[in-house]
Amino acid sequence: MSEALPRKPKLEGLEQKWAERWEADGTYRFDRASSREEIYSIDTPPPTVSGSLHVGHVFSYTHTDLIARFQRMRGREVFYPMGWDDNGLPTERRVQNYFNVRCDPHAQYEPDLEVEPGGDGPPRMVSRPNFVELCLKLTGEDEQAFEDLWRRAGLSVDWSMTYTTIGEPAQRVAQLSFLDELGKGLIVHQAAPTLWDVGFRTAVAQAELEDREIGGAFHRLRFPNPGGDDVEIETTRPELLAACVAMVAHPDDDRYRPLFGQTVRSPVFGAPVPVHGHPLADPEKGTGIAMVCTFGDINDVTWWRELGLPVRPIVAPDGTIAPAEWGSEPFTADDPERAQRAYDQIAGQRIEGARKKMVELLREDGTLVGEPSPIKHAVKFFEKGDRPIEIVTSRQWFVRTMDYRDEFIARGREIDWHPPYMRARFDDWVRGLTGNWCISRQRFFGVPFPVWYPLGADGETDFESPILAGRESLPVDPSTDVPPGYEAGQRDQPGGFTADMDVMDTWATSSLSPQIAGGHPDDPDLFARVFPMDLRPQAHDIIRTWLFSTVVRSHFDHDTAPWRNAAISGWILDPDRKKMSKSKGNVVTPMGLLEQYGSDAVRYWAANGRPGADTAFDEGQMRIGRKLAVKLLNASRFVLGMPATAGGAVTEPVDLSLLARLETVVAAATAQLENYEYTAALERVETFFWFFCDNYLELVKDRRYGSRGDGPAVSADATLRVGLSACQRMFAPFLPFVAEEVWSWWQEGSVHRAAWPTPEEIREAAGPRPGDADMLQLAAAVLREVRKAKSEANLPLRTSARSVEVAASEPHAALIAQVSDDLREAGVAEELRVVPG
RNA sequence: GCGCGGUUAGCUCAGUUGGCUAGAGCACCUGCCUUACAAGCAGGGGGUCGCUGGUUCGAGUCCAGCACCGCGCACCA
Repeated sequence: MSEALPRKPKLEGLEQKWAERWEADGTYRFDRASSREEIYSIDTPPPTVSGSLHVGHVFSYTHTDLIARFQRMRGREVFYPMGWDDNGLPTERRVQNYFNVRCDPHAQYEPDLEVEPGGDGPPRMVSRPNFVELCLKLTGEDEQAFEDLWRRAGLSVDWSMTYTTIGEPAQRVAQLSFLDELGKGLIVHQAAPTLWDVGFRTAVAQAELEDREIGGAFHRLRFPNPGGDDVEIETTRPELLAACVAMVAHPDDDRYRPLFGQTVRSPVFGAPVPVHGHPLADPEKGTGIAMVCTFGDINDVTWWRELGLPVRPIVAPDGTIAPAEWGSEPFTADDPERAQRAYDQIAGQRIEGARKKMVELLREDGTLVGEPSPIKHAVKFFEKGDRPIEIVTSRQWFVRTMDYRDEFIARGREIDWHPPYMRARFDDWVRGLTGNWCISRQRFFGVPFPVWYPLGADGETDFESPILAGRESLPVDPSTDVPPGYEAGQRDQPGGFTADMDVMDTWATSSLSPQIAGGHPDDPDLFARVFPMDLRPQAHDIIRTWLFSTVVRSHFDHDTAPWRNAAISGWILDPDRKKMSKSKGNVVTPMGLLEQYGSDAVRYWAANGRPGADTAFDEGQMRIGRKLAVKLLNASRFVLGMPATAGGAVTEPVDLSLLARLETVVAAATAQLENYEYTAALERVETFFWFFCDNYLELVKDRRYGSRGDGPAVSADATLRVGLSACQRMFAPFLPFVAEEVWSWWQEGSVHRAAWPTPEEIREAAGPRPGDADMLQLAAAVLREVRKAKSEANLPLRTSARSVEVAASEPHAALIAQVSDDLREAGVAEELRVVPG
């Protein structure tokens, strides 16, 4: 039975009431028995569980939910899981701060370790298993808070399918994919110059870099040339002078061409430095000739590789200047002792200190030309780091993306992008890749590589013959599991084995979210029904990371694009049009907004952000959304408050006119939602609904009360109910709580499982004689004029006018005449005449 | 430097293949306790559609150039 009609309906309490009911009834439960054609599958972004969700999350996740709810009402079985991205650096950093601990991978596991939050003093060192336990503990708490928020916001997720990126299934998928790609030669293990964050002491990927403007200075250095003129270069990084292995100028640069093939000396150290020509050198920059250091930036790597230069590394993984021994390769110098004395003064220092010292040494040496001139320049940072990126040679796992860029771009063209122009960002990124995708991180809370290495009799690690875990044993943790063919006691012993201690980058796991969510590889039946997925919703700032990497893995592992559609949401901006900052986002908590305005109202605001468009945070829109929700309550109560005239036929021309208009609204809103234009659809429905309330409803009110007998009353009532039903259903994706409430007053079952209205359905209610959509427009115009006259006379609208005369053209007059009784009653006129004119 | 998006009312934004007097909401002003809703309803004022030129019977819409804002990519000796 439907519920009793409340006397004074309210929004308060609807969220809790219906969230509980939906959970109890399994309203959003995914029915896996459905066929692939019936299923609509969503590759939900697993939010990073490292603190709290902010308003922007509610914004973009609502967009996805709008689509999910629409598709569900269209009859699709919606596969809509939630995932939590709990592995990775953000969690580690949060755990470090929250518990004041650091991970020592060589420490012993303490089974009953209790760590309290907070605590002053130096961080406590804990073993990797203990550290992971703390990560799991904290993310577990966060995940519960996130779920509560999502339920409150009305996401129609099937919570029984929730996954985490550190969970066992995710680890299995990630390790399996790794082994597959390794087997196909798509993943390689290489010692190579790698982007390196000295703060976190880990390799990072190109996709995780960002530019930041910082202060620096140009230093002009003179390189003595025993065989000719000295050479001057400009550099912002004089502390790398000891790592200088060459100089390069453009091959066509006449100023430097005579030097090619000569060897100059580095100042202070007196190291021989050959001069080369290379087209990457820009005659316009600095003095037109550059020093090549191993390694100052990506250009250095290119020159080093293409010119076959030696590596003279001086930056240690922790960002200090490493010790070096001059007089032995590759640290050669004319006077090794002098070089060593100079070097010892910078060794052990951090970059910044070494730079200062180096300038002093250069000044004493007389090879600093003029004074350093301060500049502001953009420098690459790891996006989560706080010191500039260094390039450090280390052994890492790489996915060979460089050789397949054209194929990725082709995959991108198989996807429908919403909005379409977002594909250009994907193309730009793929074309601009400069190196393979480094997926190994020297961190702890992540998916380990399922790899060990044999140790030679001398204890040396044999990286060339990795021992791989068997597929059936996955997931494995090589730091605790023993490789096939070995005993536990052989760990780290000569002739034994050692574990690969790295973990995968978080994107290496989340790039497999469709596979993880879809149950691959353990549940091939489910996977076949949901993959490739219908929709990937996500924000535009992670096109280069999450979107790109998912395309890569799907292409390599399944030879397909991972989804048919990618819906890219914009950002939330402050009212002053700046990107909403973390601090502000924390002041305005999502839960606070949901409580203050109601979830439907916040969703209404979110729905006004079109795909791809950055949207201002606007509480005014939430107030409007709330107003709309209240209106839906009241209008529903009014229409349903009168006894139903069961099976009544729509007979009055003006009623048919309303249905004619409704039919076009349904058709348009449906088409727009099918095309992911939810904002336009909402506006369409909303406009109709206000027209329905302010004009149609007012027009037929008296007739519905029976002013002209039963037949006309029945026609009005039937029309009101058809219109209300359609509006309630079309609002359901946007305002799920209030829509469900008003639906429950007179219908069986959830509105969210009700059929989306169709033009055919409306036409059927109208019967054999279609209405004229213009008629109601004209009637509304007349009504407006009457109201205006009364308003300008400062009269109450219910004041009775003696006579109203409407002048209209012939065809219009005929239409208006058919509404004249309703108009007379609604306009409160004793007489209404329509005259041609 | 290459590319993408934007510029319409005080604010936030619609405006489809070129076509009636350029729209909505908010804000503002005026009026109305009207039996669904005063957290409501009705009415009103408000725009040189960024600039310049072009195509056209007709341009917010199409073309060219420019300016400014935002973003992506690259460069950053």
